[in-house]
Amino acid sequence: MAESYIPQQIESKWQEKWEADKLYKAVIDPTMPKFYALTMLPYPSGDIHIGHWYAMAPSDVRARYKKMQGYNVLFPMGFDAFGLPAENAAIQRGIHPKTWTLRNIDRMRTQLKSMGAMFDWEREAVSCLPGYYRWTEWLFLKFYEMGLAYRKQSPVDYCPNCKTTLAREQVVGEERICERCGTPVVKKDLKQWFWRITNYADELLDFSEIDWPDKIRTLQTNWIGRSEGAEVVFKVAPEDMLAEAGAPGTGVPGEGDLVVFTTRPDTLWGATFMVLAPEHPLVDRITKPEQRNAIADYQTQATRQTEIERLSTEKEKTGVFTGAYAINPVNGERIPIWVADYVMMTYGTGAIMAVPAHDERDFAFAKKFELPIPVVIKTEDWDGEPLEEAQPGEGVMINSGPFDGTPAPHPAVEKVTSWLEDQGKGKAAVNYRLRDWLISRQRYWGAPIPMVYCDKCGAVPVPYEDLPVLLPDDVDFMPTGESPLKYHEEFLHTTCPKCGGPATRETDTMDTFVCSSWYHYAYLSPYYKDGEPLDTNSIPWDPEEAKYWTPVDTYTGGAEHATMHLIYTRFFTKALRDAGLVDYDEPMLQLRNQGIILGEPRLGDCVEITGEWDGATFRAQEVKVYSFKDQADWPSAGRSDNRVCGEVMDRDDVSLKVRVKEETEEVDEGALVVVQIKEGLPVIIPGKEGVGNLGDILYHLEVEKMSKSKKNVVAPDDLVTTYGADIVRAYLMFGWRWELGGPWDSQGIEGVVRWVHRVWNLIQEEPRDRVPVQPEDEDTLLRAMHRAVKAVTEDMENFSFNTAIARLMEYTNAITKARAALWGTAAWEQAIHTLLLLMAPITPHMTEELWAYLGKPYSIHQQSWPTWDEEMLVESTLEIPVQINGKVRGKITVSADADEETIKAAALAEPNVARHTEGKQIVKIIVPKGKLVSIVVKK
RNA sequence: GCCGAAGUGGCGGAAUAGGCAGACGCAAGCGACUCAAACUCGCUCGAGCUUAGCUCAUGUGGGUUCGACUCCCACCUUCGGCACCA
Repeated sequence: MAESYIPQQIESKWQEKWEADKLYKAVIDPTMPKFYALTMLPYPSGDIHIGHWYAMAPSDVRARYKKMQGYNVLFPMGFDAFGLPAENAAIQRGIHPKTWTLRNIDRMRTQLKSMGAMFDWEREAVSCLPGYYRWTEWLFLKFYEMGLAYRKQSPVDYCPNCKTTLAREQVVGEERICERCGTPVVKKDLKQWFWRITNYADELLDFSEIDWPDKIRTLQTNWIGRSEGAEVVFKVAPEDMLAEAGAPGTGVPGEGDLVVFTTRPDTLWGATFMVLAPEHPLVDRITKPEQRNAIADYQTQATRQTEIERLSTEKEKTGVFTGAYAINPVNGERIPIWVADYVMMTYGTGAIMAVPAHDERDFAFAKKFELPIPVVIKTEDWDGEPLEEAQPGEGVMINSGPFDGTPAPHPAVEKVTSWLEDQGKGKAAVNYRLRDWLISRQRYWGAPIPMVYCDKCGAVPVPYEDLPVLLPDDVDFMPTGESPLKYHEEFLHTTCPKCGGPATRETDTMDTFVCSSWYHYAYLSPYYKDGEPLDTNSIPWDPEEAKYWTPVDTYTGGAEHATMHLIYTRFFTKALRDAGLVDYDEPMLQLRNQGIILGEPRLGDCVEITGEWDGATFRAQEVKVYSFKDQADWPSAGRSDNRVCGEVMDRDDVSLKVRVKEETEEVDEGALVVVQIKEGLPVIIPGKEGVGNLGDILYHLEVEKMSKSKKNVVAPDDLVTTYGADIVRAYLMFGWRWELGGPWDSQGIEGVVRWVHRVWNLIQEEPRDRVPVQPEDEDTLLRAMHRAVKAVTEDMENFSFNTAIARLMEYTNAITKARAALWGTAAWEQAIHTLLLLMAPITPHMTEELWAYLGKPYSIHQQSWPTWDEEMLVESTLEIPVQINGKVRGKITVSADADEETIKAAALAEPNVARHTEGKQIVKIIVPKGKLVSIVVKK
């Protein structure tokens, strides 16, 4: 009798042995091809949750599969350990962020180890340790040296709840709320550090060297938002330039020049007014005295509008005339200059030429303020009447001087652009939506920005040899909106590295995305050269390791990082390349995203309560509970003077929300009743002895993201205790399409449980009733084996994990069928060895145990991945369907090498086919090789 | 509004250089084993009908084709992203 399968015993046993044997230590071996597999590192929030498993377990499976295929695999793990939650814990609970973080990391490392992944823990890197963040600081200095870092005063998004600035991509939705806490952000004018990611905008649009999902490529492309067009110079009408306007305008080339960016220079002749953003520097200088007040009011209102929540969903155009005019450079017309908030200071030049006939926004504005709308592009269906709406489509240029008759937009745009260049009135230009990366955060728990401010010398970088700038431990965390470091005298005051005079340190720290932009390099040699002094020529990692392992071959993680981490890390590697630190353009060659596991939906229990009404609420005297599992036995829902009955939709300490109408009925106001339950009131659960309490009652759960407050969290630790890691790994692969994810299904896992147990018993238990071997048995089994090897290999390669498991289940079924006849034969041995090898990456412990049981050499994880023989897949006879006019009417069995005529004859002879062709004219017969027979008949 | 993805049994999902729709599982039903239950094993399982077979069926409506989940056109729904980007 076989040993029963007790995963709790075998899993820890093998995990200990693998660790002791350093089975997964990744060591450079120039004789082997390398494979750098990487999965996004977790934030140490406290517990590993099912989402981490869903992301990491299949990634581990694939790393193991690559290892068996003969690659030298590096599969590291670490922690993204700086960030707000640690600091919030400090504020709320008085725990130091470092203590909180390191404690969580210890806990999560242990939890991760229960997964049985092949992580090389000797390469673990934790971004909040000085050995790590001094290199983050070093990289800042490098970027500064390269001219990629700069500091400027600018309006930034600020979360009043987190008390820190946010990068643009951390502000979400139309309501512009903080991604982390949902608080509406406000604008603050602060001096901040930026990185010139825009230098790489064009290069970031090029995905030709990487195999990344279309979705991510599209998101990044849209985020960068490249648009081609022209910059055109409009002159302010000379009489409108004010005498006192002496100072040169910021970002404006010539005195009184208004530069606009347009994607449609071919519509220049239709520009009948101009619009400046309220913050545009020229506004104050050109506004006529009589318009001063109106403009000033409008500017104030516009500023406030970004600060208060934008309530209005309809965006009625607003604006104020400055009183001044500009000259349209192509036809010399005087056109009014307006100020309106539909023009953004942050895009293009903050000024536009308005062409109402061919731009929807300009059209709406012109309609509202009764400005002329001349047509300059004649579209096919234009009847010559005034336009009802803007016509941005294709057409032919009219009323456009020398260009009349030119097809627009092409080649009109190109022709007009080069004409403008010849005339010195404009030039071709490219604009991006992407803006420089704001990295300053007014927080303590982040990598310090290694800069010093001196009254004499200004901003001075901390010398490389003085790194790291260490975070002091004794900091007061009370949030003020400024970095806590600002109030730490010892940290704040320093001497200027240049002149030796008194100076202060930068007290802002870096966005944590900086740390995670280079962690895949940190894994190569964690905390490299810790303690040794640095200089400008240092390298943050062991160059030999980098040369062998990088770039990353396969990167897996969530698609939610598309416009943040995944764009920053590409930028980083391009900057590192320009710094001479790497010799390639892209950090990760292949990227795949997994989906999200949501909470499991579930009915609530049913309660039948007697009591009495008190206004709209019902006071309970007795509560009877019926389990959500036995819906058939529920008493019928409803409400009366002394009774309320229905499903529990929600619950708190003193009340239940009960749905008093049946599922099928329309839900209205009266469908939910709030029942007040006094503390200690007995709760009667039929079939259960004694009294329960309110906390025993389960309430209705919808499909939602898992969260502690919704109490729909699936804890991997519990699952491992119940089922073992192997089964959880396999189920996470089998239950959903990996890239989509979906709601958790606690019953679905049973299928995987049965499968794994079946394999376990299949190999260990000799069949009780043997049957004689039939001649074709061996072929059938081996054919199934070769099929499985092929299918599983292809599925692994394509991240199609659910079908890989399905194929393995199919193969297991085939072996089960062959068992009674073939047990103990050579073919049997081959079949079960192959099954174990194919399953080894998925269920590493259980296959290792069975491999040892069969007396095979340790370790199964050092064996080669099986290969298949195409010839073995071919069957000698085929069953193929016969269609008549596209409908299947029968099936025939023919030998695989039968010629077309034989197949046709067999098809026509099939009784049901013959019945359907009788008395009809056969038009033609199509025979795609080995697939089917298609007969076309006519009456 | 714009961009992108997805709609297949009661459920998760298979199948796309066009070729037997529903692989593999879950749930359900029936049966075997058992004193009994659980486990396990076997069978049934898209809907309908006048059931050796036939009709309908992959979000809806058209089209191409001997043949369409797959390709084309129009539309609907859901999800994700962007949102006055000139």
